Amino acid sequence: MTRRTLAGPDALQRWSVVPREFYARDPRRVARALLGKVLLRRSGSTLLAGRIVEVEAYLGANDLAAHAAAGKTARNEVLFGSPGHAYVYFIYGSYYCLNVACEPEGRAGCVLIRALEPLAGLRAMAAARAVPIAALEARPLLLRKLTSGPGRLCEAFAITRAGDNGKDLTDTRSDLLIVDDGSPAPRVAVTPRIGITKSAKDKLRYVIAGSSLVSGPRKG
DNA sequence: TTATAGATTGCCT
DNA sequence: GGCAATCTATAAT
Repeated sequence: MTRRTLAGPDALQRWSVVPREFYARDPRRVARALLGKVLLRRSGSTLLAGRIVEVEAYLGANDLAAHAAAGKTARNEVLFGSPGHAYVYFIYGSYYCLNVACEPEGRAGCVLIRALEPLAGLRAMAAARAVPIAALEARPLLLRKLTSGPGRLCEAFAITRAGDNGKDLTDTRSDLLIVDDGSPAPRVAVTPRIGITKSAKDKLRYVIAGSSLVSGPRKG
């Protein structure tokens, strides 16, 4: 597999946290702008990092597929709070999904993080996902098994509702945050969202064009 | 390579 | 009680 430079604490200093104002607008614009940004997880001495390559926008009250459409509940209250906070929910009895709250406080749009390109901490991710390192080195395509899919990336980053729901992703002291590493804005493709039944034809899924690490069946 | 079903928990009606 | 913003294994082509 390709050798990747491990991002140490010094690399972290070159990165800037994505500020709260970034999230305080229409989820469709936030979704597009989040592509290419980097999700960071610090757990003890281990640093996990992944570039965001696939997201979906959920629009709040007017979007029947959004959790917020039915109004504020104990489950989704983070969506109605301050932008830039993590909304983590449990789905299908087994998996967690990570969202970022958007829109100004009081409005409930969000962006679902659907796939990452692993940048640092691959061994820890592989261990969390029960993927043997030896297999990864032999077949680089197995990288997709680490973080291609909302349930997968949460498992790789050890993200849970109990541990991470409501966390501020714009706080540099947080152990879960989103940063800009200065890489240029990628070319973006837009498609319908995945895994929903309501409003299924709306084109609100954004992917980095040509990335081999987006979720779903391979198309090339 | 694509298509199907099954697992399994918490939230909402 | 029903269903869900998923993933995996297994089967069929």
